[in-house]
Formats: sequence, structure tokens, C-alpha cells
Amino acid sequence: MLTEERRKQIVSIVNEKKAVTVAELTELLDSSEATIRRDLNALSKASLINKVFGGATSLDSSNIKTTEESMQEKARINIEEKDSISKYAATLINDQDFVFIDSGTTTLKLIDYITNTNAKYITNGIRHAKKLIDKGCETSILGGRIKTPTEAIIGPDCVESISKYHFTKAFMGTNGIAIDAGCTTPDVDEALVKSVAIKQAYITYILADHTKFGQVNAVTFADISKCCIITDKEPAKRYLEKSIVKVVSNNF
Amino acid sequence: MLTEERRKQIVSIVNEKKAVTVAELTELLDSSEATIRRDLNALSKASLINKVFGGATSLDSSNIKTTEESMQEKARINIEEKDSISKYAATLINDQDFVFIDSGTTTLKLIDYITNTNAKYITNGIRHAKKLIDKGCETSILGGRIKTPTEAIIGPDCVESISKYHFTKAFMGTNGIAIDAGCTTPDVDEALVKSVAIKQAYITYILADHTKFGQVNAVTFADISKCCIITDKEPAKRYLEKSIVKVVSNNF
DNA sequence: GCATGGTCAATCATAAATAATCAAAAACAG
DNA sequence: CTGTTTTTGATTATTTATGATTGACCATGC
Repeated sequence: MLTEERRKQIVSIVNEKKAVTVAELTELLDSSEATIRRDLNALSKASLINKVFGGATSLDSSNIKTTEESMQEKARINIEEKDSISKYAATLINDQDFVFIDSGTTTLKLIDYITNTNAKYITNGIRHAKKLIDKGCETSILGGRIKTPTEAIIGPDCVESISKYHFTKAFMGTNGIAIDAGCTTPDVDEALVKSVAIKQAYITYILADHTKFGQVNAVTFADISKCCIITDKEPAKRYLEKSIVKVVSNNF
Repeated sequence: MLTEERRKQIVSIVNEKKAVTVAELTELLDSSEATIRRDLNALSKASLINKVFGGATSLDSSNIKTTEESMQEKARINIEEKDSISKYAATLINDQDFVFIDSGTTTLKLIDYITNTNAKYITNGIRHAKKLIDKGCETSILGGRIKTPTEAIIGPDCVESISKYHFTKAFMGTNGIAIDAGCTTPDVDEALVKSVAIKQAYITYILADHTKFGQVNAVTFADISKCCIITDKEPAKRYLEKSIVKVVSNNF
């Protein structure tokens, strides 16, 4: 088999399986370990695959895996709940919508379930933008300083440019929801961006699993009376009185 | 058999089988290896097939010249050259620099070699931003519409926000460099962003391997007299007279 | 501590592919 | 028919790809 032909096959296999070991490739392509290793080195150098210990992974999945600890750990918590919340939220997007997607893990999950490619999307998350593009959505990104470790775009430039847009729908994550404090987050700059985005949106959806209720963080970015909350378990009655709450069953 | 006739047959065979070895062709066309090789060289030069070690592959699977090649496919061309160019360019970044990094594959490679985390960076490439962040650099991103398939951020928002910045250094990729046409790219929107970025930069470096010289694309974004060109092979003398050219040896 | 199993880069010899060169054969113009 | 050009096949040295081997490295378990 031609070298180039084999390498193309490796790229296909890696992209399809997302992750593959050297041993699997030697088996599939009937080559020696040394050859496969050389191929992986070459393909990695050409930025066509991501070489890891023991094999290779596709570039897409690697982008997600390079996330810093904090985000990874966060994502592990309440996966089931976040999944159904995201799945439901995605159904709310219609054609012609101009959608703002906030940075954060819940909203990142939301993008996985988005099927509408007729709507237009704008986000302040680097990874969110990349994911939307990969799905074939018409995507814009806000400009500004990138904050580590959440990889959210923040700062005066960001706030200024949001003000020019008018969203039909905004999907926001939050660190806490409380009656008086409203929606809160620990970072001042992120809070500012969120609050301006909400101001520019016709409808705002807050995606929050049940653990977020009662939590209060440093800065408030939204009053709960002005948002629709999408969650997985019915919260205390006082929340239902003050805000519009949609409860999504776990097996939605 | 006529030479031309045989060559046409080779093209058909290659296109049909997608990949074929020299040995197979000698068998099928009843010619010597030397003849087949000569044919492959000629057909490759005429851009009718893709010559690889051991045989040939069809063009359609690897590169379509009609549209802009996707980022992935571009990345595998001239790896060594791009490597040494990027490596050198990275050494030009000092503390206190405010650096603009253009979207594109060469500049993406550049980021791999960046060691200075004291400088501040701003880019219009999604992947570029992510990579800079992962390296621990203070990074900003321009806002605007994201263009597929290059994943560059473009549009009026983008142009407007660049104008507020003043870069000490700008690193730009290009599709072509010519004496009269200057630096050119096939996309109008990308060209606009590039030209504004250059205007806001104190020094502009154009990263271009030797294959880019003499190429002209649809839109000009820079005059070569106003940029420093970093390349891998000494170009024609007329370029040296009109612009500042730094030639980086292959094993830099 | 030591051994073990797995991965990996470096090295080597072998095999294959290639470019360069040359001479013979074919096509062609005068 | 003669001299020239083109094409071809064979031969050569050079380059490239490959598989096997070695020792290094690291985590795991004894």
C-alpha cells in the first residue's frame, strides 16, 4: 500500500473512532508498529491528528480534552441533569432566531443538541464558537480579553459590542440562583457581560440544574423575575411565584 | 501506443482507483517503469494527478484548486518550510510587545514556538486564540462573524474593533506575494481585516514560504514595500529591492 | 528496593522507489 | 537516404520506506 494512502486511512480512522491505539492501527492496516508510529508522528506534525501516549485522537475531541481541570471537573457533575436541560433548551430555537449563547459548561452541552442551522448564533465562549462552526451554524463571536480558566470573553470591548446586537433568545449559565440575590456568578467581568447580554435579549433562558438553587455568588447579573429558568427538579414554591420555571424530567 | 493516449489513460485510471502504484500502471499499460515515472512527473506538473512516493493519487480527495483548500489540507503542504519560518518569527516577540496574530495555518504554527508569555496577544483566529490561552498567554480575540472554512473572524464589527488597537508587531499569513499586486488573498472580507490590522501595526511581518512568490489572488491587502517578509528561500532580486526580506535557512 | 509490562525514540539493515544518465529505437524533416 | 529530435527501456547511484532490535522511560505491583 502507498504511504500516502495509508496515512489518509489513518486520518479517516482516527476521525471516525475519535481515539485509536497503535496496536489497533497495526492490525487494521497490516503494518508494523514502527511504521504506524512514524505515520502518527508525520500526521501529528502536519496537525492532522493529535498524537497521545499509546495512540492518537482526532483533533475535535482533543480540543475538548485540553480543557483545564476546573472545567473538566465541573462538567462531570450532574451530567444527567445537564443533559436533559440542554436537550430541552435546544428545542426552543426556531428559524430566524438570533441566539446568544453564554460561555459555560451547560451551554456548551446545549450546542450538542442544537439542530437548527437556520438560526444565527453569537457567543462569548471560544469553545462554543468552534463547536457551532463545526455544526455548520452561522456563528459570530464577541471580541475582548479571554479570561482563564473559563475561557470566556470579557472586558469593555465585549460589553460595547454586545450593545449593538438585539437577540431574540439568550441562553445563560449561572453559578447560583436565589430569591433576592437573583442569578449570581463569582466573576465581576463575566457578570457584566452576562447582564448586558440579557438586556439585549427579548427572552432570556437560564439553564440551571437543581443544585444551583439557593446558591449565592459574588455578583448578581440578573433578576430572576425577568428570566425563564430551565431546570431538572421542581424548586421551592417561592421561586415559582417570582419567575417562570420550566422543569424538565430527567429522561426527556 | 501514443504518449498522449497513454497519459490520458493514466489520468482515468488514477481518478477511478483514487490511488495506484507505479507497478500496477506498468502492468496495465505494458510499459517500463521509467516511462510511467516520466508520465507521472509530467501529469503531476500539469496538476492532473497527485504524485506520491510509490505511485499516484487522484486530486479530488486531496486538494480542490477551485475553492480555497480547507485548513486541514493546507496544513500538510511545505511543513518543513513553515516550521522554520514560524520558529524564527517567534523569536521576534519581546516582552511588552502587543502582538497581532492573523488567522491562517502558518501563523497557527507560529504559536507553537512562542515562548514569551509577557507579551500581550490579539488574534482573529478561533484556534489561534485557544492555542494562545493554552500556552498561558494573555490573549484577546476580535469579535465578528466567523468565516468557514478558514475559521477566521471577519466583518464590520471586527474591522471597527481592530481600529481601536495599536500593535507593536503584526504577524500575517498570505496566499500570494507579487511585485505589483503585493500581498493577496482570495477573500474580500479577510483582506479588509488584514489591511486594517497592518495599518494599526508598527511593524508587519509577512510569513510566506517560497511557493507564495509570484502568486496573485483576488484581493490585495498590503503593499510589499511596507512589510517585512519572512521566507525560506531567497526570492527573485526584484523582491529584495522593493521590500525587506529575511530568509530563514531550512534547518534553523 | 526490584522486577514487570507497556510505550516510545533511536538505530540499523533491508527492500523498494526514485532521479539521473546513457544508448537504442522510432518518428520526422530536409 | 541522412541527420536530428523524441521517446523509450536499461542501468546506475541515491533517496526513501520499512521492520526488527535496542535501550530508555514510566507507571504498576511485588
